[in-house]
Amino acid sequence: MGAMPRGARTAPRRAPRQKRGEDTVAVLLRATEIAFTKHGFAHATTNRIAEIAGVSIGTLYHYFPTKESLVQAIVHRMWTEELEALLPHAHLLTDAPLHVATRALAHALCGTIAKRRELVKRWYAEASHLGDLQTGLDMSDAMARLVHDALAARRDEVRPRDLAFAADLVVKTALAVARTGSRDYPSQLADGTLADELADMLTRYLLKQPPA
Amino acid sequence: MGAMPRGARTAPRRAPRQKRGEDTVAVLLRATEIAFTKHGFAHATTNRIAEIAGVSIGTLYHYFPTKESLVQAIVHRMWTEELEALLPHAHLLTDAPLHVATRALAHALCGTIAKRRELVKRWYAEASHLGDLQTGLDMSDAMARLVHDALAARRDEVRPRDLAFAADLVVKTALAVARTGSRDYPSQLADGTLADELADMLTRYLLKQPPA
Amino acid sequence: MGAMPRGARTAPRRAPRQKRGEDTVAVLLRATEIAFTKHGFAHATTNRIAEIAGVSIGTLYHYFPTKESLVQAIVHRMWTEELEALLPHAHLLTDAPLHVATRALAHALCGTIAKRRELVKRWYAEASHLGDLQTGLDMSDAMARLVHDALAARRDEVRPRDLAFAADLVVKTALAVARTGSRDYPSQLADGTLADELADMLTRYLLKQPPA
Amino acid sequence: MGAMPRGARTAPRRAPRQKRGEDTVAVLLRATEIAFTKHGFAHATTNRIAEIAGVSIGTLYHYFPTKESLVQAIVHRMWTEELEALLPHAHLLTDAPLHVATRALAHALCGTIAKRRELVKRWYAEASHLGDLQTGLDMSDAMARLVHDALAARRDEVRPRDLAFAADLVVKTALAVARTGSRDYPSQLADGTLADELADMLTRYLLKQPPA
DNA sequence: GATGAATGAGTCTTCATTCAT
DNA sequence: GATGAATGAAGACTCATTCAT
Repeated sequence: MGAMPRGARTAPRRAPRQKRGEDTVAVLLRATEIAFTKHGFAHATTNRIAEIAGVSIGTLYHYFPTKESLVQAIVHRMWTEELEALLPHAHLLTDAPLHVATRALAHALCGTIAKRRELVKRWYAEASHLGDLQTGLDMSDAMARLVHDALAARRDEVRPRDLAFAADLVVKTALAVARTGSRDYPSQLADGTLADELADMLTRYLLKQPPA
Repeated sequence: MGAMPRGARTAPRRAPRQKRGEDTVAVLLRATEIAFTKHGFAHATTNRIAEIAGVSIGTLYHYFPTKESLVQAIVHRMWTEELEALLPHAHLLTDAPLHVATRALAHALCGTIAKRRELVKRWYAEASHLGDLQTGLDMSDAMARLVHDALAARRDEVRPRDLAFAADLVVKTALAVARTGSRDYPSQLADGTLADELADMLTRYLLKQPPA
Repeated sequence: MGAMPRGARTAPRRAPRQKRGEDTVAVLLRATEIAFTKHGFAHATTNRIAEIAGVSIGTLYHYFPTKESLVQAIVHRMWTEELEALLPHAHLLTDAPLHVATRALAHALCGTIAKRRELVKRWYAEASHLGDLQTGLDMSDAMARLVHDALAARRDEVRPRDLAFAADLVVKTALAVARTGSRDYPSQLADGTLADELADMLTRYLLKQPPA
Repeated sequence: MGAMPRGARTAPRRAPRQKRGEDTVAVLLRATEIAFTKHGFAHATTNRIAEIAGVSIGTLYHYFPTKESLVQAIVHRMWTEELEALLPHAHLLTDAPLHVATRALAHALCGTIAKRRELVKRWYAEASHLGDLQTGLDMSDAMARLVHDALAARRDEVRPRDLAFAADLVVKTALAVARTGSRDYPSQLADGTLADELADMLTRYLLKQPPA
């Protein structure tokens, strides 16, 4: 990423209050995604992004103090979208059989990723170290905690001994497989096949007795 | 990766014939790994690599025509080592129960990755798009073919319908989980716990009746 | 010229719209001429040019995408100046006796070249293959066409059979002699002696009966 | 020419006495011509030349201390060949009418240049400043002196007043036109047309009364 | 005499970032 | 708030030349 951040500053320079400003931020984020998708993370220059956004490079830096902060923003948004796609189905972890919940969650996850397939593919292959690692872990942890609670509540039917580790591994595996799928299984990601297989895999890993 | 390859040239510039030359190549590859591990893929410069190797930048370019070719070489070596770690156990896919074979292979895979944990972590997070993609797919395919043969030979005990897809998914998942583990589960990667869990997951995904 | 153009890009990167930009372009071209005159084409580096121009290397590349494009620009300007020096006298080819026209044109040509003698000398000796060859040929052709028309209109007094070839040869010879003169006859180039001799030579080559 | 000579050394490092050594020198010169013809002066590297010659780079530097000395050698040879082609006809300057002598010399000159057309073209366009300038001037002067003597002996039929300048100009023009022809008139250079026109031009420039 | 691996100063070029207008 | 010309540190790569074997 060339001469990127020396000194870390990654918090957006300002929370834009004007409508105009908010538009600009949105436009810049969209432009960043386009540039990254099209040119790859290494070749998406801030000038290119500003050009795509239709604003000057000065304006870009008015809202985002560094290139890193721009990356953070879109990665954060990607993660947030993943989490937001999962949360509506989280209640199934307690309200439905585990295999039903797992299937629903796998489909939700694969669905969001499919929507931004090219971006995810780029990010996962070229820049999965970018984006605030802590935020990523926090979100992963949040999901893992939900899963852990579900497993604890069903201790009898659950096979693995270490529930915390199993919960974490299941979440991380789901993310890894779905993201890998953005490169290796584009069609199965889109048509739900991958989600089905992923759900099978995780369910059978978790349960003593697989569902019929 | 800055001003990297415009054209293509990634084949090593020459097959060194002298002993001295071979040493230099080895030293350069080692230095590349060190630089990548220490500074990350984006900040490992050719000058830095040459310096670590204790040779001049000219010598580096005598053996590797581009920075890309250097990357290719170490990634290729990484992949080769993974494959070579697995192959000695491949016969188990036909000679032993599937869960035994899976466990052995999972341990072998995690073992190699653990040996170069920091490098794998860097590569997977920052540069998994580098290295000859085709070579990577070829190696993955080679493993998937072995798995597929094993599944076909045991069709009765195997659960998934699409054996080819299942074989491919199992291999890709194993790679993804083990590599992800280089960042998220360093200790479990080293002590075999991750391999055990991974083996459980894959075995239960593949078999109708999980082993006792 | 070291690691010069791999690809092609030689069109100026942008048509500067601001006054400031235009100034910078002019300053850069001037600096390029100075550097080439002073250090020779092979040793005039882009950094040296930027330094002479008093701008940063980044600014240089903001206006000229490659070193080649900078060379193209000054060579093109040199050629354009030559053509523009000749055109005001072109009408003599029809309005005056041929020896008068030839003399006027020879003086005009030698005059422009004398004005940039050092640069022309360097260019002709070290880099006459640089600059868009086609443009050079086009300009030469344009002049040759004018000469050819004049010869055709005076067919009776003209000696050579192949008018087209004669016209082309006369133009090319004039250019070659005048440019060679920038090295071998600096004083005669400046004082008009060379132009006189050149005119004599061409006139007597062209006419059946030399003027009195 | 990149990092060429800092401190001038251009005399061949040794006058090879062995037959083997002489062969090597000849082979190196031939290889240099090939490399320059094929890749141009700027991209003909010493390593490339050594490779073409089939000797090691060390051997090349054993016979020629710098790249410059190699260039000097082939340019010197080129010039020598030109002079040697002209000398056998020099006696015509006194023994035959001037237009006959001029014609014979023009053909001889164009003939030699045609034989190494590609090399001359490259040299004239890219490197006519290379080769020992003094040697070049000496040779040109030698010819000019012969011409001057002839003109002095025929003072009555000769038109220009300044015989010394005329003689020099005639020689320089002949060289310039013939060399320019290597690029612009390849076919006319080969078939003698250019030599004929050149002879006409010079003869008519020199004589009061052109021949019938 | 010959070899060729090694050297390293020197080039072109990129791109995140600043700041005067 | 916006603009975009300007900055310059940094990086990939070349090639004439040396010297230990």
